[in-house]
Formats: sequence, structure tokens, C-alpha cells
Amino acid sequence: MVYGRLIMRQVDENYSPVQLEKDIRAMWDRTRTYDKVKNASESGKAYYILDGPPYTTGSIHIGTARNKVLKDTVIRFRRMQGLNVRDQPGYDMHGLPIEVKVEQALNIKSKKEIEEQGMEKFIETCREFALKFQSKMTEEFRLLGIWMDWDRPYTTVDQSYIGSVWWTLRQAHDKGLLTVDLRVLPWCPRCETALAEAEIEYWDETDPSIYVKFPLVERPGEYLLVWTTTPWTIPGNLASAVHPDFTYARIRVRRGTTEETLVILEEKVDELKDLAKIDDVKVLETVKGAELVGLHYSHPLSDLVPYQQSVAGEWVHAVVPLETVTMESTGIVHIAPGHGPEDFELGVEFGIEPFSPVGEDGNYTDEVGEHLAGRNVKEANDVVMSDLVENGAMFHQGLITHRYGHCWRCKRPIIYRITDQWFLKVTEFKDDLVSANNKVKWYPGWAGTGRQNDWIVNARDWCISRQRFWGTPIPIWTCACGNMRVVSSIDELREADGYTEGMDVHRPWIDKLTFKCEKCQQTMMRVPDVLDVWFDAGVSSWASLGYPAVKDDFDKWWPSEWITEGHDQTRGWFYSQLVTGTLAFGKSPYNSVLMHGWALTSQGEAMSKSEGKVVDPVGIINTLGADSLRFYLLKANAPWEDVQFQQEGVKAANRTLNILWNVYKFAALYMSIDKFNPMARKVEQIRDSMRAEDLWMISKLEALKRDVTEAMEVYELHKAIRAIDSLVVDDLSRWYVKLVRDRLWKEGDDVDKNVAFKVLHEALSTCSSLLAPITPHISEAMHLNLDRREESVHMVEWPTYNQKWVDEDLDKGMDVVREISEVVARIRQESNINLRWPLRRIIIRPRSDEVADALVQLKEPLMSQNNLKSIQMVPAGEEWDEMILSVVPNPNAIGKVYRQWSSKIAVLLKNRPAKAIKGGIDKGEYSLGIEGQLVKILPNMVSFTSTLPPDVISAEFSEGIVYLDLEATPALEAEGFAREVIRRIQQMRKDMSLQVEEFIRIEIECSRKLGSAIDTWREHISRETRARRLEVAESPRGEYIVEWNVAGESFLVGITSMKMKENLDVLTSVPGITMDKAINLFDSGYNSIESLEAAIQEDFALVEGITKLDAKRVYDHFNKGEPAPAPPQTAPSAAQQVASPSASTHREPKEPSTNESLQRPLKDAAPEPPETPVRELERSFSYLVEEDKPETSYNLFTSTLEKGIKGYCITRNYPAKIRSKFNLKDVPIVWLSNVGRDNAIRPKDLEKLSLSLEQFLSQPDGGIVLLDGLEYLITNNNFISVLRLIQSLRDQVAINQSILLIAVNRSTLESHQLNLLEREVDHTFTG
RNA sequence: GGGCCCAUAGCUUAGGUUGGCUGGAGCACCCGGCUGAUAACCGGGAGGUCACCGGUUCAAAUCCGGUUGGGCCCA
Repeated sequence: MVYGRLIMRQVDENYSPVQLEKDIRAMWDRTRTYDKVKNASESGKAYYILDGPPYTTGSIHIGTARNKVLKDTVIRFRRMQGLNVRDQPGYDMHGLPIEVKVEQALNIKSKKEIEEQGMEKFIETCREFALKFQSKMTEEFRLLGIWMDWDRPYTTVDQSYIGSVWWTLRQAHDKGLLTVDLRVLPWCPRCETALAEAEIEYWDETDPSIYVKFPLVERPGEYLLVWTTTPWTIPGNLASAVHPDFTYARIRVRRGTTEETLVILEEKVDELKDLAKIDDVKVLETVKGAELVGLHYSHPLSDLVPYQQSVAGEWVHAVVPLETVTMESTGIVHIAPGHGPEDFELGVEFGIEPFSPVGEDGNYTDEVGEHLAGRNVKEANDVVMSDLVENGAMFHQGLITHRYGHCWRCKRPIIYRITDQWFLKVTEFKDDLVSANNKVKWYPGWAGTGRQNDWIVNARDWCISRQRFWGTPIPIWTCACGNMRVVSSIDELREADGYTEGMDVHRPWIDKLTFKCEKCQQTMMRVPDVLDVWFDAGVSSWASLGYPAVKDDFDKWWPSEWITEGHDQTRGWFYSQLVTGTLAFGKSPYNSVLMHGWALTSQGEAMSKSEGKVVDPVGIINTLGADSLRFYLLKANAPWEDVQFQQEGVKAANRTLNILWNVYKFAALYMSIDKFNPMARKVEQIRDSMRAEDLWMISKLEALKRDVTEAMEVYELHKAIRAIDSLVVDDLSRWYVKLVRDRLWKEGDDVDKNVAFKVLHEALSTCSSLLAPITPHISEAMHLNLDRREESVHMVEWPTYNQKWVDEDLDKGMDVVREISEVVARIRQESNINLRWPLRRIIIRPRSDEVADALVQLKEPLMSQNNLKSIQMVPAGEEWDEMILSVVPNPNAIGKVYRQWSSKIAVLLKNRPAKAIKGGIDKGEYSLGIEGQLVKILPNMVSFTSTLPPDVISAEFSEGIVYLDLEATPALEAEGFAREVIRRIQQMRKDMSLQVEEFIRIEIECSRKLGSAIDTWREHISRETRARRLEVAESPRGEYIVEWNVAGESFLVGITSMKMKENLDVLTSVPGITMDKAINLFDSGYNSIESLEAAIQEDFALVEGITKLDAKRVYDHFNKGEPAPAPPQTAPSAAQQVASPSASTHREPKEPSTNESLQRPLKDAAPEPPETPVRELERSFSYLVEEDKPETSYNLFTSTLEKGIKGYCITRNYPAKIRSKFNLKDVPIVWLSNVGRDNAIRPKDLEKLSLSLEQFLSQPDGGIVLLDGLEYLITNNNFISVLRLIQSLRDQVAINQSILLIAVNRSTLESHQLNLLEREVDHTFTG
């Protein structure tokens, strides 16, 4: 049955994630854990997770971190499920963002300059930047604990990757889906390139809003009123559009003395009247838009734009019909076919040649005419407007704020211009895209059926050419004869003139390659464009597999099983992949998608580097740890929802992990002391020995495994984590550990204890496994100590659950127990009886039998947790029979019948047992003898009330009522006192920094009453406090003596350490010597190495329990001249190397070793106070001044200042008052106060206080610090925290040649606290 | 203007599919307690027009319609 042996080591460290994670990562590197984990799953089913390649912009932000954490968590989860996961990371490295950065670095302002300075240098720099950013980001991802194949990433700049891109483009060409076309496109005048829809960002912009009069040729004196926000497009105007079905009005308007006839939408007449300050308006006639079609107008700027005079055609300068005209402004739309996509299409429809007199740089070309040529179009708006005014064509001009498109990279407003571009004819296979998308499993569902589907349905042809440099070159060569060649691989370039083996195929080198045209033998030149980077990324699912150059990997992996990216990728990578996949293979290259949300700032804004709104994940990793950050990011919200990043949330996550660590540390401590072997038995094998709470814990664990697995499967990671969080904090730490604590404290081999160990172990290793994908570091650290069967927790099989262990009734019952415990705690609090005082009994009146049954099963934990001596159950539906029933006579009813006896009857009734009366009444009547007569008491003559017995308090809980009996008996009191005494002794042990296993001697001086309580509980007290001797004595002796006061009894306790621990460790390392035997040897005088070495074998044999063999072994052990072996503790493991003792600032007196003196009173650690107070304070020293009012302290402070030493004063008193009272002049004073002033620090904010003191102390000459207000700090924090602060200050003072002066009022502190303080300083004065 | 999502305590949020007891947590705040897991932890208190308006219903945070505000994507 035994399936292995494992001895756990103790965990000494507190949870310090930064160090722990560093160590774990170092261990992973050292032992190549990642490779091993990967190899271990190699035989599993292939599972292709494709990394959406982040753009290499520099460092990562929280959003990038969240993205990778999601991926890493799923990768690790799938691997634990036995799947062979492909986890290659990718980087997107081509494109404008890097070009823009390089332009800045090289101080380049335009495309022309790049060509002038030499494209080679530019491209080399782009590559350098990209690689530099890539490695920086990789480092940061590693810090997050992301396990991807960092040694073999795919990058879009690789030659092989470029080859795959070309192949894909060739597929498009072969299918007739690649075309070059003249179109109007969004254009960035700064970057001088066309932009795809996906590259445009919209935000509000203020632009002119002008109403222009177009004079109608057929109707002299009448004008079309046309509205536009882009005056610079007026020179390109070639038509006006109306909606054929709308109603338009001919109106006569008067402004001052001017009268005009205009045509606009009927509905907008009133609006125009207000807007343009029209005095009077008259509608002459209304017509349908269709009736206006075909009218001609003369162009308002024809005198300045020569083209407008020469252009001719049936529909030039005519009114055309357009269905998409909306009920906005005048309802007559200005059409410039060279400046708008829709205008362009309308032009095609009506045979109007587009006119686009704007160059790549966004300046007017000469075509526009001398007047405007060379001007930047945006800046020309004003000129055009004044021209319109001059020509009398401007009816009204104003401003409008509307959403306008901008270049995603340089943020400049875009314009529309006409150019030749290469397109993928997406519109031709839209239906295929829709059906491919329908086969994809989306999380959440609406992301696919709603968003992605909508985007596809509205898709347009994809412009894939860019007029830039740093990108995948478009592999198209054209010939003057019209022939064209699309190259599909790098190999094919070998046929080109100018090709050299191994050349870089980026621009500008590739530009020099030419082909001979097979049709006309002329030289074919490459189209100088590069590809849209979205096309690069779109092919990653096979380009990263090297397809089509390599086929094996493609067959094994493609298509990818799962991808996840942010919701902005609907138009980005989700789409570009779907297009290329459908194009090349007729299906989606991914099977399922998790669309995730963004990480927003704490204010709910999108993170934006340019606006400085970013949260740096590295900073958080270096303070709270990667595990906490990961835990928080995944827990905060559902993956598809945005997360508003809150630092507090990471802290909370850190707290949860700290709790888990504490449970683990606690369990490991006792398991290691007892050499518990978790592998000895399986949980099933000890089921019969389990207590109710053990079964409950296991039930909770099984349900957790089920819930977590179910949630992870559908990527509801937040639910998985919340479930683990609540189990760890609520069920395990706050409840189960409390329940089993006492069991673990038992000595020797004990079934009950071992069951608790096993359950605890099961809980911890389950948590470690379930958390492994989420918090890989802490899980690994725990795993390596809890269960080393696998080399890494990430190789462990994902836990499967067993429904038969899930017991919902038990869960419910335990909930009731916890609720009752809260009720009892509340009653105790209100009655001022703390948990250490046992209570006689609790009476529970449950609402139902089920509750009663559950409680019977859980009696034990209910009693122990609440320190109750007994539980009584009242059957459901009944009253508690000890309730005191009393009769209330109804004088009216009685008087009516019995008149003169009335008052006598009342007295009699009250004196009889109420129960008997009630019994009678319940049957109908009760008879009473009075003056020889029998009187009948009827139900209407009395009522009953019931009250609680004395010392009983009742309270309701959700399933019934509890009665708590608070009556104290001498026995209960004695027990309470015993527990109080134990508690004080434990506190003292802790103050003395004794090891848990160390033994002590106790002497106590106390009253006779307390003495007898101690006597009764002597054995218990001794066991709990590990006292080898416990004596009640006058003037007790001890290394450490403290006076205590409990419930009006004061007593003096003296404690002396037996210093046995080390000796016993040495003795028990001898084969055959158990702890009991070792103690006997120790007690017989062998309490040092010398005494053991001096003795002979026969001496040992005289000791009780020591056999001859034992004696020989001990003798041999100490007489071989060998050094005593180190106490056995740990099995060597990777975990041990991970463990590093955390550096303590605590300057403890070194524990004297056993073979030195056994007696060295703690008090000696602090120097004796000098007889008279020293007047001079020495540098590098710390002083404590004990006085009721801090007079002496301030005097010492000021006299030191007089010597020219700089001072710094911390006080709780009002600073101005202190300053004048002690004449502190310009000494900086920090006020300990909750008011939010500049010079004030809140008493709770120890960090800030410590920081400000640190700053003062670290200045060149040091100085003196007066700390007045320690009591205030202690009440606002806790003593230990303040003590730590003092320790660290004292150390700094020593290093920096400074002085620390602490004023303290003894009456505000407990004596042991004062003791501890005294130990920390160099001198103590009494003021 | 259209599509999708969202709105609950000062902050972050659970619940909402299946309408039903007193709308739960955590952080922060106030008061108290505990102490060999201890820089941890526990109890109590205060804090809510469940964005707004209307409808369905005996009953609405929950279902329906609308309004307002926010996010993403488009026009």
C-alpha cells in the first residue's frame, strides 16, 4: 500500500514573492524545467495555440501582460491535461510605428529625406530597433513567468516568413482575387501612404462648416445651397447630389436688404433661418428631389481653377440622385469624385472623370491652378473660403465639431485622394468568410455571431499596398507591355537579374532585381510598394510553421486550435487571418477564439503611452510579484470584459497568496517535525478514520476541482480563480486549519493527527495543482516540498474530481455551524467573555429536522470552536423546556365572572406552577380551589409569557434559535484561568524568540485561587507550553519575568529556556534514540556535548529507558572523534535551493550554543542603565527615554542640536506649540496626525514615516531624530509593526552616525512591550 | 446614424439565463477582539432611489420597451 516516501522540510520564510519567483525562475533555467515539461507531453494530442504577434514597440504594458497571462494560463492548463501544446511566440516587426520611431531617431522629416539619406541605413536601423524591442519585451514576458518557446519565436521579418506571405499573395493572384485599381482612399499626408480602414482612428475635431451657393444655369438668380466641412475639396467639385424621394423647397430669404432664392430640404428651412440669421423666409414652392435631377449649375470657383472651365460632360456640374443622402444640413451634397470613395463611385456611375489635384504630400498640384498650387490642403481651407466670399458664393460659415479620421500612427487628420493601389477582392468571397466564421467557436458567443459577423458582412475590398519602406515587399513585377508576375517564394528570385545568394529581400535591395518579360522580352520592374502589416500577421498560422517550404509541421498542427486577443482585433487579426485562411485554404485558420477585454487605467481610460497613461507591469512584479499580478488580472473580471486596473487588487491577490503560504508553512512545520509521509496512504484508505470536518474539507476540495475544471474549459477563468480564492481563504485557512490545529499539536504517532495531516496535504497539493496555470511560481515552490513525484507541478496531471466525495448535506451543515459560531462570538463579545473562557452549554432549537441531523454530526467542531462544554438540541417545532413560563391573569375576564375573588385568584394563579396551569388551559380549563369553592379558569382569563432562565442569552440564526448559558462555575473559571495563563506564557515564549520545540522552566507567583487553578490544570499547561517544570513560587526566577493581570488577578511569571533543543536534535540523530529516550538522557545530566563525551557506555545504560544497545550507540557516536552530524531535516531538493533565509533586520542576541553557558539572562542583552543620566548623546546610538511627559527627551534633543547636529522631530503634539515651547527654531517637525496637511503623516502610514526618516538619516552628516508619540503609533498599528520600524531605524542610525531618541510613557505600554523596546536600544533613561 | 457590450455601497464587484425570504463580497472608514500560521487573522458597525422613465406581474436589481451615460467596432 505504501507508494513512496517523502519527508517534507520546514518552511522558514515568510511569503516574499519577489525573491521566491526569482529563485523559482532560476531553478527552472538551471534544470531546464520548461524543456522537460514540454517533452513530457510530447506523446499527447497535438494542440496548436497561436500567439497573436504583438507589435514590437518597446516595453509591455498591463494590457500586453494580461494578453500573455491568459495565453500562458491556458497553455499550462492544457499541458496538465496531457495535450501536446504548441506555444511558439510571435512578434510583428514591420510597419509604420517603427519607421516613425526611426525617423525621429535619425531626425528625418519626410519620405523624400529617407530616399536622399539612403534607404539602406534606414532599413538597417528599423531592423535594429525591432530586434532591440523584441528582446526587451521577451525579457519582460519572462519576468511574468510566461512559458513560451522563447528560443524559437516567429517574426514577420524572417526571410522564410516573407516567403510564406508571398506564397499567400500568389494564391490570391491565381484565384483572380488580386487587382490593381484606381480608387479614392484614406491617405496620410505625413506618412505619404494609403491607409486601410483598420489604420484609421476617429476622434472629435473642429472643422469649418460652410453653406455654399451654386448658381443654377437653368434658373438664373436661383441657387442650390450645398453644405460641406472640407472647403479644400470645392475645387474638385464636379456634381451635387440630392435624395430623389426627399422634399426640397425653393425659398426666398431676406437678410437685411439682401434677398435671395435658394433650394434646400424643406424640413431644414427653419433650422437654416436660425443658423444663418435670416430675417424673413418664404417658401415659394416644394418639389421632390427627383425633379431637381439634371439641373446644372456653374462652379463657384471656375475663374480660379482652369480645369473647372475646360471639363465637360452630360453630368458635369449637374444635380445627380443619390439614395444615401441623409436629412442633414441642406440635403444637397457636394460631390468631388477625386476626394471621396462614394463620390468616386457616383462619378463612375454618371461618367464623370475624377479630378484630384492633390499630391502624395497633401499639397495641391499645379492642376488646381496658380492661385492654390503648392498649398497644403488643410491650410488652404481659409483661402478657399475667402475666395468663395469674394465670389459671392458663401451663404453662411461656421464651425462644427465632429468625429474625424486620423492616421493611427502619426495621429494627423487623413485626407482622401485618388491613387493606384493593390487590392484583395474580399467582396467577392464574403459569403465564404461568413460561413468560415460560423464554424469558429467563439468565447463569448456574441463576439462571433454579433461583432465579427457584422464586420465581415460590411467588409470592403482590402487595400494591401503601402507606399513605405520597412515592410514585406510586394512580390509583383510588371512590364510596360502589361504583363505581370507574382513571385511566390524566395527560391523563385534566383531567376531574377541581380539576385545574389542569401541577400536580404527587403527594400531597397530587392528593388534592384528585375525579370525579363516572357512576352515581350523587356525588363520587368518590381512594384515599389510594401504590404500592409495586417497581411503579414494574417498568415502567421502557417508562416510560423514554415509552410509551404516545410510541410510536416503544417500537417501536424494546422489549423490552430485556440487563439486569444483583444476586442479591437475584430477588424484586425481575427479578420486578417480569416481572410487569408479562407483565401488560401477555404477555411478559418483557427478553430476557437477567446476575445478578451482591455486593461484600462484605474480611471477607466484606455492605456495610452503617448498620454502617459500606462501602468508598468515590471514595477508591480518587482514589488508584489508576478503571481499576484497574474492572479489579479485573471480574477478581476471575465476575460472578455475590460479590467480597470487597480493596484489595490494586486495587493489583495498578494494577501490571498500570503494566506495560502501561511497555511502551507504551518502545515509543513508540523509535518516535518513529525516526519509525516504523505505518500504512505491514499485519501480513500483513511476514509473510516476521518472526522466530520475532514470529510467536509475533502467534499469541498472535490467540488472545487469540478468547478474549476468546468470554468477553465469554457475560459471563465475569473470563476475558476474566485472559487479557489474563496476555498483557500474561507474554508481552508479561516476554518479547517482552526478546526484541526489542536490535533496537529499532539505528540507521537496518532491516527487522528495523521488523518488531519493527510487532508491538509491533500488540500495544499490540490490548490498547488489548480493554481499552477495561474500562479506558476508559488505553486511550484509548494509542489516541490509537498509532492516531488513529478519534477515540476507543471508536469502533474490535472486533478480529476470524484463526485462520490461531494456531500452537499455536510457542506450545508458546516455552513450552519459556522453561522452559529458567529452568533456565539457576537454574544461573547457583547457579554465581555472572550473565547478562552469555557461556557457550560448551548441549546439549539433548529427550524427543521435536517438541520438537527447535520448538527449532531458536527457537534465536535461546534463545541471546540466555541469553547462550549455541551450541546443540547431541542426537537424541531418544540419550545425549550427550561424557558420560564409565567401566567398573566386577565383581571377583566376574571372580574366579570368572579367579582370579589378576582384579586385573590390573580395572586393564587401567580403562585402556582405556570406549567400546570398551561397544561389545564390547553385541555380547556384549569380548576382552582378558593374558600372551599372550585373555580374554573377559562382560556380567556389568562395569558402566558415565557422568559429566559437567568444567565441565558438567546439569538436567532437563519435556521433557528440558540440559547447560550453564560453561568460560570468554579471549574469553568479554573479552566478559563488556565487558558489565560497559557496564553501569557506563549506570548513570553514568543518574545524570547524560542524555537517551537524548545522546553522551558516556569515559576509563577500568584493568589491562592489562581494557584489552585494552575494546580488543577498543571499537566495541560505544561504540555501546551512545553514546560519541563512548572512551579508556583514566591519571587519567581527566570531569564524573562513579566507581571500580568487577568480578570482582576495579577501574577508574575518567570521563564527560563532549557536550551534542550539542540542537544536533543543531536541525540535523536543517533540510531535508535527516540525523543523520549533523548529527554531522559538530558534529564539525567547529559545536557551538553562535553558531558556526553566524558561519560562511559555503562553510565548511559543506567538511564531509564536506555538499553545496552542504545548506550553503546550513544557512546560510539560521541567517541569516534567525528564531528556530530548535522541534525537531519531536509531531503535535498530543488526546493531547498530555492529557499533562502530572508534577511532579518532584527539584531537578536545570538542564541548561546549548548556547550557554552546554559544560563545567560536575556536582560543582559541590553546594557544596564547608567546610574546618572548621561548628558551627552553619542552618535550611532539609540536611546529610550521613559517619562510621563516628554520633557527630558526634548531637553536632550535641544542640547544635542546646540552642538550643531541637525535635528528631525516626530511628534503627536501640535507642531507650532512644541516649536515655541522647546525653542526648536527651524528644526523640521513631522506631525503624527490624521489631518491631511503637508507636514503631517497619518499614524497608520508607517511606510511613509519610515521613508521620511530614512531620507533624513541618509543625508551626509546624519543627525538626531526625536520620536515622540510611540504610543500613538502602537494604538494605530500593532506593537510588532512598530517594533520592526524601531529596529530598522536603529540600524540606520548606527550606520549613518546618527542618534535616535525615543520618548515613551511607560504607563501606556504593557511591561513585556517595554521590555522588548529596551532590548532594541543602546541606553534607557528614566525621565 | 448603425451593431455589440456595459451601468449594483466612496472604489472594485457577485447575483441577473430560472422574477420570490433581509441585494452578497473585498478594499477603504469607525468600534472591539484574537495571538506558536502572527507584518497574519476574526467579530461588529456605518455605507445601496440596484443609472433613469414606463410596462408585464400578487411580486422586478432580475423580464420587456424607451431614455441617459460609458466602452469597442463601424458609418
